[in-house]
Amino acid sequence: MPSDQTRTAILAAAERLYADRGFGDVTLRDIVAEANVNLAAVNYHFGSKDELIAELFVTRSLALNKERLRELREAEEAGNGRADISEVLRALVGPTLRGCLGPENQRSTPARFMIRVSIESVPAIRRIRNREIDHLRKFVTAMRRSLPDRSDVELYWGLHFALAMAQQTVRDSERLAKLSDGKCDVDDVEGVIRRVVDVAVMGLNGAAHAGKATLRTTAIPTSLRGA
Amino acid sequence: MPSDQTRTAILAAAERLYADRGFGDVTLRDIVAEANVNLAAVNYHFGSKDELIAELFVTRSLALNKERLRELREAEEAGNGRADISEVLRALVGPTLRGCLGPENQRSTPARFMIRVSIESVPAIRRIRNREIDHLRKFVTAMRRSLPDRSDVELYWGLHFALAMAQQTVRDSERLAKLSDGKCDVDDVEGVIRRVVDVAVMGLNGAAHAGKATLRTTAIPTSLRGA
DNA sequence: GATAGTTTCATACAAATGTTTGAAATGCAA
DNA sequence: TTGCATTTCAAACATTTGTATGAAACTATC
Repeated sequence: MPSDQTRTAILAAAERLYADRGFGDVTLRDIVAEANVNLAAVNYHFGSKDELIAELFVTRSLALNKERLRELREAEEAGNGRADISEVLRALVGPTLRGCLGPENQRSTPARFMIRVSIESVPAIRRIRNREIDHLRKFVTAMRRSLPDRSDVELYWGLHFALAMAQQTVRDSERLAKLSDGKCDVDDVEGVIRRVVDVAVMGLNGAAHAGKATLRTTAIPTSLRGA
Repeated sequence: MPSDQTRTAILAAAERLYADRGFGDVTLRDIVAEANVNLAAVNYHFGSKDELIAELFVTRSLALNKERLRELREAEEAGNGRADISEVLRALVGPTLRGCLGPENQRSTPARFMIRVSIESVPAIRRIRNREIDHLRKFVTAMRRSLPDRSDVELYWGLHFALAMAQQTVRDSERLAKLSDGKCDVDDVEGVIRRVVDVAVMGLNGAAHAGKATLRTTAIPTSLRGA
């Protein structure tokens, strides 16, 4: 029975370094130095650098998705199979935000790693990301149960926008804090979750009676036209 | 007077290659081959690879910001100095979305380059991004004119969410299309702009009477806790 | 305690990368 | 044309990178 010491040490060291310095400038030699193992150990245990990164990401993704589904089921059971739409969206964006926001100095390594993933996106990870769609479908189904009279298109857009707000907040919390001179408290995680969910729900509700929107057509901006 | 042929050729080739293949695997040798110039030309004209990337990004950013401000001023002048909030937000997200969405095969090189920027984010670009804050402040000011009774915090969040939805739609339009099986028409650019603006405005309006939100506290998910 | 399988290690490899160099070519003014 | 500055070019440089190798160390089974 292999003790897996080395394997585990590599994973931990890699996650820490990637979280701290990004994928761009962390080499295998950095990782093995941090893990106190031999250079060849990475290729021996993982096959290649990309497979190491992939394993890190898959592990964290599965855990995140699992937690999302746990909260979703919890909400649906509490509502006898039909959760409030805000509960569904909360299960979707809550785990991400709870994990990745909050005071910077008390963020866990996995959290910082996932923030890095959402900022940098390396090919090895992008390939895996596409599998996320099946997971999201489960939330569309749940949303349909919550809002049975809403069209699928509106549900898709609602989910997309909710995820968008959550993701961008994770990515750019620092910029928002600076822009607002600290007035937007991104460390108040539950407050942020509430905001994201509320706006998304308003979007879903407002979409029920569409058509009143101001329609105005403009040309493609010169800034992005030519070439 | 330098003809700038070489300089220009390098810029064009680099933008095209980065747009097509991302920052990760485009080397200086790829660029000079595409531009039909000598390898040393890049360092001679730009100093380094990073400065080349920076110049590309700065150029496109300035153009984008300029277009945003043009549309903002146009809207404010039409409203005698006080534009509708939806017009302000439309000036903010419109140029980005109009440039980067639409049928894939007719996207311009600068558009595809900016999409790439929003997906990959290399250090050379991240450094510059921070200067964007001053630009965004102008939109906060305009939003304040539109909604004088709204608190600054709400305005910041509104701007942040509007940008978030626009950015993520640019980044993940493909995923949304796949998830919705084509039912969400991301090629209908004006339709997307309307959706983004509408949801953001609803968020701003709904925030006027806050406090009714469902508050529920949950622990940090196990998936992101330890380490 | 010999043997077979696993893991570790130092080291080498091969390729790719951004950058530099110094000479050749070019353009331009006097 | 001469002279000077700018630009181009081929070649080399100096690292850095992920990966491969083969022997040594270790582990567990018989």
